[in-house]
Amino acid sequence: MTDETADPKSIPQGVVERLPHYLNALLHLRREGVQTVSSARLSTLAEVNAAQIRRDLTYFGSFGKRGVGYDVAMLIDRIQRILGSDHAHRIAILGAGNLGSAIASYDGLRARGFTVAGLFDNDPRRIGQRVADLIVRDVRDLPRLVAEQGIRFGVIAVPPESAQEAADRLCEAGIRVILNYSPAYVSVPPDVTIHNTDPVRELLHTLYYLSRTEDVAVHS
Amino acid sequence: MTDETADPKSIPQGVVERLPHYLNALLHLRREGVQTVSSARLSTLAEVNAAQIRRDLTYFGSFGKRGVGYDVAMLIDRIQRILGSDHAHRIAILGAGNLGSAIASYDGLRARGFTVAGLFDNDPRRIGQRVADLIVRDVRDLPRLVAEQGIRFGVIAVPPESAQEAADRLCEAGIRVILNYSPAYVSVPPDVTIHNTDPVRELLHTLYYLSRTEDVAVHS
DNA sequence: TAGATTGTTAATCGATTAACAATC
DNA sequence: TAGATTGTTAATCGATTAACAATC
Repeated sequence: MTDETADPKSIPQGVVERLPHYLNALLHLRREGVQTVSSARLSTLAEVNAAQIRRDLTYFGSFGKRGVGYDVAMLIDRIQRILGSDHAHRIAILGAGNLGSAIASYDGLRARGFTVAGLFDNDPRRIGQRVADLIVRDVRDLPRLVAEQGIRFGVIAVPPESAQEAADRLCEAGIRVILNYSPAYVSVPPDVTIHNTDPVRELLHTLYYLSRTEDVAVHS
Repeated sequence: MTDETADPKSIPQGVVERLPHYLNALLHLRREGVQTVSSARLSTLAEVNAAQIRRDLTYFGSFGKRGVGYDVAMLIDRIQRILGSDHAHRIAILGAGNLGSAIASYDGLRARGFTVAGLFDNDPRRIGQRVADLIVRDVRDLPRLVAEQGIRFGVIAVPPESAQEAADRLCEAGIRVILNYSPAYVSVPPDVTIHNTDPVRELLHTLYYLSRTEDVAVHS
């Protein structure tokens, strides 16, 4: 029963980053009706070395049967528990533009244990509008909702020039973890965790490989 | 002049992943009017060890002045050249829903050397609609546009159930690199590079840290 | 029992960092 | 010259992988 109590400091970041990939692959397998999977099969789906998958899992316990493999449903359950996505986490999204709306209406959220507790904006033209099955709320209601529902998770999906203001609002409201989708630098108090994502940073990284591929194409 | 001709195989992936962060920080500094920056200063902005920044840059050449630091404008230029973002790369986006629209109307794209050559959809209700300064096109026009403009870069921003079809269309049209924003597994011919991103995978990763933080909060 | 596949060790590989001589 | 900061080496650290005994 000490499975999930491993010292977080001792878990390599790479492991934590790969777990969602395993989960993705396992959910896919379950939809296909697969009940048991070997690390080799999982390896091709998740594009991770089979030995590494087994190694990664041992950080949290031993979930497989030698000679048989892993029970898909059981492993899904374990990984979800490790990631904390087994019980619904309520999130607040700031910004009801295209990006915020895309995140709010994304089916995969619910499938992975997230609930959008509120989608907020400060533009009167957007407040009251319907996005997926949500009504856009006034950002001034944020503190109340966070307090009432004990929301700890916030997403910044506003234009870069408003990102710091959005972060301030989230922190004041009592949010514990912020995922920032804007490219702006924002600062938060030390007790708040912030992760920055930028959809285009990803493109730039990919671009590097593109330009190398092109070189090869030109020379061949 | 052999600066950017390093064997791509010899560049650690981590280096390529950090370059866009440096670029982000440098663009920020340039906006602030800063002309020279030390690796120490860059270190705090990009949240990367100063020694590592210097190390990373030496893979491509030596761009700094001892005792002085790096010229901001020059380093921006160098990194852009390394990443291949110094000349406009045209991209085609499949899917004009919220996610596709968010990407298409994202200012940061232009700032980093990307041009959205076309935003495509197969829904007649969306075709012809305006998104940012673009008109949504019929996906059947994709092959023609790709051929005419020599587009090599495609983005999948469609619902997961249509992702494979979108990938097939992009490959047939002659796209070389695909960035897949849907959570679906798609397969492509070996000569096409595909990168998978999923905005929620990022959330899951963050969630792991959240649940640890909560533990601490509970115990303290 | 024979075949399969895990859990785990030990070896390899690569990335990070501290330290400092070079040099602006 | 003195101070600062790079470029680069060498040491450390950590992650990946192959291999195989354990065992289903």
